[in-house]
Amino acid sequence: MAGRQEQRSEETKRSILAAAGALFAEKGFAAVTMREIAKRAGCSHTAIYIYFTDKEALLHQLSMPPLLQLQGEFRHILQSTDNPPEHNLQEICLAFIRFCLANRNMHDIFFNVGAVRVDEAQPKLELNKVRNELFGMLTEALQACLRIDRSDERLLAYSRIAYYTLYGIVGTYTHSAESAEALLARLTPTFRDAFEALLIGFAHKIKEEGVDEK
Amino acid sequence: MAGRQEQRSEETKRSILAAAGALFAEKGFAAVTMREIAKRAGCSHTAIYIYFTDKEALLHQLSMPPLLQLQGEFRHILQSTDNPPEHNLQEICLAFIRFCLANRNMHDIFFNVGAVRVDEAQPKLELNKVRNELFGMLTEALQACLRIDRSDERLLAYSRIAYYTLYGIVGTYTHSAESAEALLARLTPTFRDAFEALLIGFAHKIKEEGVDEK
Amino acid sequence: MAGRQEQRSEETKRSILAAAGALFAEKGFAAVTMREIAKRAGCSHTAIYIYFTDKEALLHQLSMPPLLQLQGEFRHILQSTDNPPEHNLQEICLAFIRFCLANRNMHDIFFNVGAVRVDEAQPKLELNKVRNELFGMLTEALQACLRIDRSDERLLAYSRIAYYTLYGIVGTYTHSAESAEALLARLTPTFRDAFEALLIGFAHKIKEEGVDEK
Amino acid sequence: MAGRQEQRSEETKRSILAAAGALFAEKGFAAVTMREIAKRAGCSHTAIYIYFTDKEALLHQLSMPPLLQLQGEFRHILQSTDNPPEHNLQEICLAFIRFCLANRNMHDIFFNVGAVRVDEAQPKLELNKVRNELFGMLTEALQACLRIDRSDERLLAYSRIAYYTLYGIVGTYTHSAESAEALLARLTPTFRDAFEALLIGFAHKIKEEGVDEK
DNA sequence: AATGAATGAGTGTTCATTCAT
DNA sequence: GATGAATGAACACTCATTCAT
Repeated sequence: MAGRQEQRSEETKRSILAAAGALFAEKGFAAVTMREIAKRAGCSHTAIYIYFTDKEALLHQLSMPPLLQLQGEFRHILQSTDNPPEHNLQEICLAFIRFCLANRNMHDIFFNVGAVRVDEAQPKLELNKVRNELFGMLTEALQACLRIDRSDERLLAYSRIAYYTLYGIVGTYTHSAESAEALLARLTPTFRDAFEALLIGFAHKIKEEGVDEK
Repeated sequence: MAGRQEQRSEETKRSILAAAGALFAEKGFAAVTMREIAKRAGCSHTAIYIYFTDKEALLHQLSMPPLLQLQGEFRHILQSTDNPPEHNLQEICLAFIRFCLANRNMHDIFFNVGAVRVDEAQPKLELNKVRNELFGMLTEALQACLRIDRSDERLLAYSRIAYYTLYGIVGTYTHSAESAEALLARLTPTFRDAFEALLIGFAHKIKEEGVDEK
Repeated sequence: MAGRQEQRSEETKRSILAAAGALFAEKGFAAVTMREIAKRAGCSHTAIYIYFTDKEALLHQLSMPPLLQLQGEFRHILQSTDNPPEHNLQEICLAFIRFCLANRNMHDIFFNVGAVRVDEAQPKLELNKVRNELFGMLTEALQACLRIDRSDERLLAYSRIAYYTLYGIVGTYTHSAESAEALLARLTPTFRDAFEALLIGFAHKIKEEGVDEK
Repeated sequence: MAGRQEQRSEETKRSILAAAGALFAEKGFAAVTMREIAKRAGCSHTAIYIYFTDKEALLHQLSMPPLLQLQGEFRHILQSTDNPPEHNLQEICLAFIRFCLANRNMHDIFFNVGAVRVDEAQPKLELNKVRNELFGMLTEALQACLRIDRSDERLLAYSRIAYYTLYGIVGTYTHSAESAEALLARLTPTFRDAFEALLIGFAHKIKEEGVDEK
């Protein structure tokens, strides 16, 4: 089975996706034209419509896999028991930042919900699901550090805060002209400082307040 | 003597600004067309050009005043000596959040510098100027809390971190369906926690590391 | 009579015409906007429509006077008996060139009949009348040199030839970036050569062929 | 095997060129809109952009080939040694006139350099190159008649004069309603007279003045 | 007489998309 | 399965012109 034609077809589809992904990341969704994608993919622009109904379809098909990959990275870090939990939290945060800066404007797709049409609920839901799962894993890593109960509402609040900081870092540098590498080389210490300070502050507040009495 | 014509003219201008503001907030600067603005403002698209030289002029007139107002609020808080510096920092951060959530997605205009073309320096410069001043005032408030030298490079790093958190908070809820009031009522404690934790963490790290020896 | 208002009105009309004339000459008819004319004339752009139905009406009212002035110059030269007829011919030709180069793009109006709408016969006729009269005066000057009968058909042919050369000179330099003065300073000897050579050639051919026997 | 589609494509391109050529000739380059061209060509205005990158590209493709053909004719005449040089000069001049009258108002494109924007150098340069080459060939033909040195500055002046006359003839009749054939039939003797007279005059002046002593 | 406000038609150009082949 | 040809809608922006005042 898997006839030769089928194979070639699959290949074309992949090259289109690859081209679109690279271009979206380089210039942002709106600034990329179908003809550009086709040229980079090595096919005619009409061929794209054989595999994808829409320019937006490309975007959708393109946004899930990276998110899932990031999820995999998170899982891998979480499962490691070689290091103290504080180290794992740092690694998760840095993985997230690294990932978003590498995939640049793909950031808009992950987070600017407004960019994706509101009227189509399904893809948004799927995105939100992964998003929430990522958030859940961040919470998990934080819980391992703070050693408070999963139901302690401070865990949610502190996770949110960590999330804000991540979102802020990524948002600040997503549109920067500097390369991901340059940014990371320059600012990684600051990013580490951020989460270290947060962790110290969270721990301090918990010690002071005592066990959640709720 | 206000002149009925003058009055009508002023009204038209205002309705154009209002329409543009609402649309920019809803869909982002680039995605809004002049004709759309005109339709919502109840005039022809050419009428816009009577009052504003450019689409970018609209953006500019729309984004500067609120930014300047925010700057005024910051200044007012900073000058107050009735409260401990930690309180002032919290107030500045909350003022910023409140403000951004009230002016909602104008957020894109303030922070997504990438939206404004890179090749035209002027409007970007002016926006950036105010942006930098706001950041400077945040740094000032932070310095008052941490009592470290203005040239201590940790001050810059920690200011950045605070900025990330602010940006992240605003970004997270900018596209939310909840009203500014509802969000603030629900999350203000978390926002306070965030900056309190950061401050504790920063202070702890400074005490531990000692005076900047650089 | 001649009420004060009437006077002011006349003045405004004149300033509009002056402004339009200057601008048409500087930039060409199409490249000039009504608002530009109004600004230079010191009135609102709507005021222009009080005196002139159209942008084209401006053009029409503007093109006759200079032509008539040129006609006056021609007449003056022709009436002079202080100089040999060859000198007068040269003067007429140079006056024509000087005039066209000074009024630059007004040239399009005089000669590019196609520029002026074909459907309005009247103004074209008027223009053509003056045009023909100018040509008649050129013929007269030539006749004085060649001393052939007015009905000798060679006179018509030779006049045409002189006209071609004039038209060619003017056309060649009308769109040049050089100023009228610079062009005249640089090329007047060549222009003189042209008409001198033509005159010599004409005279030679007439002597050779003898009196027109037709 | 020509491919029916290919054929149709070629046809569309030709019809666009034809329409553009006719319209440019009728109204001048600037006054013609892409939509007008499309309507006359029987296609959508966007189809033009499939075949031509620009409005200027149309102008260019339209004006170069005829100019090059004319250049070929000139070369052919110049190379002939069967006739006296005076005959060759006449032939060149008449070829030029015939050609311009046949290609009618394309005249504006060849000579009204000002019509093409000054800021874009490339197309102007190429046109000017051919233009200058044509002028060079005219000079060559004239040199053969006058037997003066190539560096004699009178050669340049007299070439210019011949060029003016050509330009004037073409300009005078370009907008005429008469057909090229009718005009040529009626006026060829006059045109010949013109260049004969010029040649006589030039030769006379050279004999009189002697060899260029500069 | 004169004006500021306002408009509709139009400019070249781009793009996602469709269709016949 | 894949393509070149073709299109309609849209873009920001300009202009001559009209109208209420």
